[in-house]
Amino acid sequence: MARASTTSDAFNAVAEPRRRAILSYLAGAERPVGEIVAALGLEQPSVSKHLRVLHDVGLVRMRCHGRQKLYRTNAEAIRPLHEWAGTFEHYWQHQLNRVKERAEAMVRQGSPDVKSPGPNLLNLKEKS
Amino acid sequence: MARASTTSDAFNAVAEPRRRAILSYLAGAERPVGEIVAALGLEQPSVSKHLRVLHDVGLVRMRCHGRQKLYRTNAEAIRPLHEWAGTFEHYWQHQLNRVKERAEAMVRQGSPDVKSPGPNLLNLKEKS
DNA sequence: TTGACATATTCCCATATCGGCATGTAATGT
DNA sequence: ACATTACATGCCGATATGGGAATATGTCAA
Repeated sequence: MARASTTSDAFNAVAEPRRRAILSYLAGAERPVGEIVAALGLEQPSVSKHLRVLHDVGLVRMRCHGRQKLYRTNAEAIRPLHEWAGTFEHYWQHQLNRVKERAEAMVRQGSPDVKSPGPNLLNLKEKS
Repeated sequence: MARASTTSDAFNAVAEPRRRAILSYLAGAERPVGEIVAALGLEQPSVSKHLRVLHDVGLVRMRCHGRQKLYRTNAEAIRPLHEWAGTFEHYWQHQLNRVKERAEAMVRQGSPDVKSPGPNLLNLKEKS
């Protein structure tokens, strides 16, 4: 079997850089297809196809207005992605702390060539 | 041209459900390949291939220990994903507020069949 | 050395993907 | 009715993908 279809879920849809670009461009305001084409410098059929994928997984909403179709990203559909990634936030904070503590321990044991740079070593932020 | 190679960035690597499963399983603790195979019920070559992809994009770290290799997810590499998705947090809050306000307005104008359910309508959370 | 064990790699296949080009379709203008 | 505008779709080719089976590599143990 081949890879799961790109229209199956948001994770697959978002794997495409151009689709991410479209989503970013379409956050905040409705735009007709033509503007997307102009703004991102893509071929019109290509944009239509990407919009189709995004629409199929609910990442964009569409509204007809005369002969143009106005698209807009449905930010709600990006939340699952954000939350899945957020699952690991806990761990990357741990990792940062481990690196930080190890570095501080080395300083405390007195590597002669390291002048104690103070508590918050290596510009590692506390939480973020 | 075809799809961007899966080994090119974290977005593509994470588009695979099994790879996400592996990442979740490998967060928090090192595990040898065999355990992943047993825990997730996948074929060993399949796991090895997925691990290769994940390793190539830096989503997992590897350490040799005797004849086994211990893998662990590198949570740091998931942050870009989290941050990209977080870019839209702003917008989905707006959308929620709009829906909420519209619903509350309808209630205030007194649709006869809606008994005012109180301030926080429709179980829409305030921020999260 | 020989053999068992833990992983990695290779080959093949069916399928999905994206881009480009041509064409289809629907709404508008004259 | 006809041309034009704004999109969508269909077809094609080159390539990437994931699964399965077989095989290669590397490490330890007797």
